[in-house]
Amino acid sequence: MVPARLLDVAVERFGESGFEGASTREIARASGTAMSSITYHFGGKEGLYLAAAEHIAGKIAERQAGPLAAAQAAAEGPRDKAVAALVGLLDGFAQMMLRAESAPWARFIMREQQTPTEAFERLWAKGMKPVADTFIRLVARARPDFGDKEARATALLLFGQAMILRGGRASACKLLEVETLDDDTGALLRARLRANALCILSETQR
Amino acid sequence: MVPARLLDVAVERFGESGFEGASTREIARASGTAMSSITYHFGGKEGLYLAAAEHIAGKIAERQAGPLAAAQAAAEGPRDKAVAALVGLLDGFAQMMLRAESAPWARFIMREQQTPTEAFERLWAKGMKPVADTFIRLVARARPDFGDKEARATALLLFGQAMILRGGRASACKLLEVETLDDDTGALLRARLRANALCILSETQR
DNA sequence: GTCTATACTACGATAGAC
DNA sequence: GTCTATCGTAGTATAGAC
Repeated sequence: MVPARLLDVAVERFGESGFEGASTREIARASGTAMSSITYHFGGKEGLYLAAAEHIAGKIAERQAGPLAAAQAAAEGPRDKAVAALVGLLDGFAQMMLRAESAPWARFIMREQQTPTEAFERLWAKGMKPVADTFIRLVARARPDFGDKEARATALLLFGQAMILRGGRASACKLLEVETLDDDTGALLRARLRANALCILSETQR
Repeated sequence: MVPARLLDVAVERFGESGFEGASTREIARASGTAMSSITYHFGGKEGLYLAAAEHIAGKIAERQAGPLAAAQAAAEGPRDKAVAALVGLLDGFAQMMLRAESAPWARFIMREQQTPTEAFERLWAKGMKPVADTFIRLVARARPDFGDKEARATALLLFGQAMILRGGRASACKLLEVETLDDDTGALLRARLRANALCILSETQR
């Protein structure tokens, strides 16, 4: 049996210090197991890294399954329902980015974005692609005047607004003149994000 | 004299592998100097890291000085001029995020966002704050119906749309179904970003 | 000021006891 | 399966030649 804590600690340490910076010794110690168990279960540091990526992807897939199914249904319905579903999905994503629990695995993903490895392929395929596909479909439904590329670009930019809440956390705090993104500030940000999304998606067709 | 290449290489290596992951040996070797020159000039690895952060901040400040002065003037003028200036500034920022040259220092900053250290303080104060302040002032001018917090939140979310072009590069490529963000794709993204910003900033006041 | 040489610590991997 | 012990390598820092 793989020690339960090993993967959680691995995600945290790899996210914090990067692949080269994290040490299997410390991960093992913090997991309450021997370093050689990493070799045994994962074949080495690289194997552990990949397993950590899949661990994250699994958690995301698990958590998004419900909201995603509901949103997907809305992509077939009327336009305003699709807009509402998209705004709700984005808001949920923003909420996740605001929660402290997202920090460890978000750090991991952010690193992979900068210099993608095989780990990103697994993160994408298992955790991120399902969300992205639904997102794109909803944008396409909300803005039938858009071509495929434009819908994809818009989905990305909408994502960006939520992602900066985690990936640009330090700047966000400075910009908003707060020490941490507390609940009040988070609510304000989410309200603005919803308004922005609504505005972008409902723009009168020219 | 500090070897000219040392700081550039340091930014690249620290950005690529993080503080713990990067090695002073390799930085020194790639800079064509001895490892001990790092100790001499910067007191050690940590000193080099801080110097690299200030190096980045200086480059940003230098590059943004011109556009910023022009945009600042617009913040005093009529509302539609402020909107145009803001959209232009954001587009320039997006263009920078799209260019390959931004990768090394953007990686460095992204890392600092996740787990800020003293280096982030210097990055912010010298490089990022001037841009952010101008941005906020322009948003406030464009949307006089906003309170201060709302203007700041909106500025952040606008930033997010540009930042994801670099900070979420891997996802962007997957989502847009391209190998790299070439000029055509970049132009499409910038066009959508401008449209989104225009829509958010010009929304009819209720 | 810039180099070489070296001291010391921590790394990942592996072998082998249990 | 999980542990301890150990190997070889690479890390930062420092002392001292020039």
